[in-house]
Amino acid sequence: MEKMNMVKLAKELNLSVSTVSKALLDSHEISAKTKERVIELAKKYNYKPNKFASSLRKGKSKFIAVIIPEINNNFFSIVVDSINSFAANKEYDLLVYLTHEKLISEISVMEHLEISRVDGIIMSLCSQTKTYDHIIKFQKDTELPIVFFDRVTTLEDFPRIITNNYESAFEATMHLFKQGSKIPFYLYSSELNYINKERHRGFRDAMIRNGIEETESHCVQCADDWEINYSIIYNLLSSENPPDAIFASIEKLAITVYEVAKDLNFKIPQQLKVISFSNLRTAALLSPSLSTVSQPAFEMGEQSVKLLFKMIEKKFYKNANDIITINSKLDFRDSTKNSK
Amino acid sequence: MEKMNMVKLAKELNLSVSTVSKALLDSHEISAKTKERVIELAKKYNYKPNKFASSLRKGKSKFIAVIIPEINNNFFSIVVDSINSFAANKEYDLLVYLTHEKLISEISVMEHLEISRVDGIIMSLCSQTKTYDHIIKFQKDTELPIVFFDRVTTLEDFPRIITNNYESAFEATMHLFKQGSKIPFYLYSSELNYINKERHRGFRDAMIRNGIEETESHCVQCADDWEINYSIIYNLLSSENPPDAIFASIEKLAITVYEVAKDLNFKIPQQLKVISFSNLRTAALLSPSLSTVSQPAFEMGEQSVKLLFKMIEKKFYKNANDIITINSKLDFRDSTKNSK
DNA sequence: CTGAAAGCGCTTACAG
DNA sequence: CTGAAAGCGCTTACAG
Repeated sequence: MEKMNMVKLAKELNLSVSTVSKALLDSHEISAKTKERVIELAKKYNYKPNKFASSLRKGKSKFIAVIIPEINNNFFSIVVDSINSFAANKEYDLLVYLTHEKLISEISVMEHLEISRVDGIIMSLCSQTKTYDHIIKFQKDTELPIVFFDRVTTLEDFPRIITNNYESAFEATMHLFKQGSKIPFYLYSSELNYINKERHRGFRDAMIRNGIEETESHCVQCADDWEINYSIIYNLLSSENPPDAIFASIEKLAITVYEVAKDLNFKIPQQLKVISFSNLRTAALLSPSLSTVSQPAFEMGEQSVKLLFKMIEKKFYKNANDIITINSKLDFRDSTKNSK
Repeated sequence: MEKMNMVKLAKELNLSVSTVSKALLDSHEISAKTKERVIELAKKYNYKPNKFASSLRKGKSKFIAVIIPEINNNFFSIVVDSINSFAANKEYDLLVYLTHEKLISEISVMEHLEISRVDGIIMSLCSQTKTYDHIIKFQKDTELPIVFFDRVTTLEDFPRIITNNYESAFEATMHLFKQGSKIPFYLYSSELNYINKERHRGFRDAMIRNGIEETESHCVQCADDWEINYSIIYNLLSSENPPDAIFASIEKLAITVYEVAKDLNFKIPQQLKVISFSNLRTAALLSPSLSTVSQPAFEMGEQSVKLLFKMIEKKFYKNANDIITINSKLDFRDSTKNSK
């Protein structure tokens, strides 16, 4: 079928292009009769307006971008699901960019987005991101609204949706002590993130509360690579003084702990208690069922996208410095059962 | 900062807009010296071309759309990850649309895409889709390249990337018999899908091979809703003649089987063997570890996007009727252990 | 190697 | 209520 456009429609209707355009936009300037004629003919030819033309003209795209470290991860995929639902309601389309935890990808995505002309961005930083030059530059160049969630910046002027990392890390660690642990360890994947610092601080304060002042030797930095993590954890568990409990800052590490424990015939929870930040749907079905700190993924996505729309719609909201905290949920299961 | 565009650049350089445009596109028509001057000034002002203007002019968007039933699902999120990697390499952006297994959403997404002007589509049908009118209409209206994967149409003229559903369903069922099952049941979520039919057929043929001719009473249709599925499976397992083995066509159903079994104190695999199509990363860590038929998600994404690019780049490929089959992998674990 | 001009398909301020 | 005209910011066929 030959391509339709407004000029052809207008010609066939003996109307001006302006009138056709306004009719299709349901403008109050246009008479009901005319609207009807226009819409009917548009339907007949299955005419659809060209999005690029209107975006170019209006300077708005109705696209929003989501930049996340990975998608094959329960937390992030729930967030994307949630953002998608609310965006679809507002007739926004969702562009998804994955950084795979690489700063270099994050930078190149942001450079690319200066071209793509989205209306706004929802973002969670990759684990390598410790400085924010690329964010600041982007913001200066484009002045686009950006909302951060979970892995946020510490910069002012960027709204962020977070969870109560400090408190839940503190509670999780306290729980390990309560269940009989003497020497809990904290596993984390990257050093200087804002949220890692918060979780770290929660762990440390719970340690101190339980009389362990020297905490740093109980904190083990892991990597983004499964094999490296496996050997780090393997070495840790086969060392002379292995931990009797582990608090994992991310789900992946907890899973690797399970794998190593299985291979080493380490009994969870008898020899090793495990609790982890995790949104794993099958946490309760693992062997043993895994105690978790689960982040409110759906709500975080919802708040992010709602805030973004506020910023897109109201210019004055642009430099909002909102911080919205939604609490995580602790579920204690068999992996931290007191085995005395 | 004031917005830059080619007109301003051209003025400042005492060049024509055409020359600036060609220089930025690295056209061989333009001298090295001129290119250098243009690029330098563009950098100075941090000029980025307007994507909508060039898309409008060129009639190509460098966007591709992915339409899938859900994202919080290991199979689909791996596919998206894979598509994303290959698309990013080619500098295509990825629009993600979720249908949540609703035909009505699938239709509205496709209508919307007639406006969005993407260059191509990669798609997996929702479970409710049994007729293809909306696909045919879309194809007729837009003539856009579409590649289907996993949940494919049976229409000709649409290329599809699938896995060997019949064979792996047959093998999985044969395995249940081999492990001692007398009355295996097949659980599936929706009736008339192409892939469900194939899996169904594999199950049936394995039943017949084992002397069970009347197979339909061993096939239980489930729903898209967790609670409904829970009660269907609950009733099935508490009936007078419960199955001694279950072959689940999708991961969700297997997980629900685990949950019901736990609640009913049904021992897996002693009383009930379970095998399922699944890409669950933690299958080996479940209690008991779950036997799986895992689909080659990453490879399927890779083949889909590569084929799509072929179709986008070469017009004559448009009506390709390629069918690419990639084999699934069977992993037998404790959930189907012979317990004699 | 450079430039003038047309045009992609819309929307909107302005005029009537 | 309808229309003429300008313009969003590019690219490309054509001319020189």
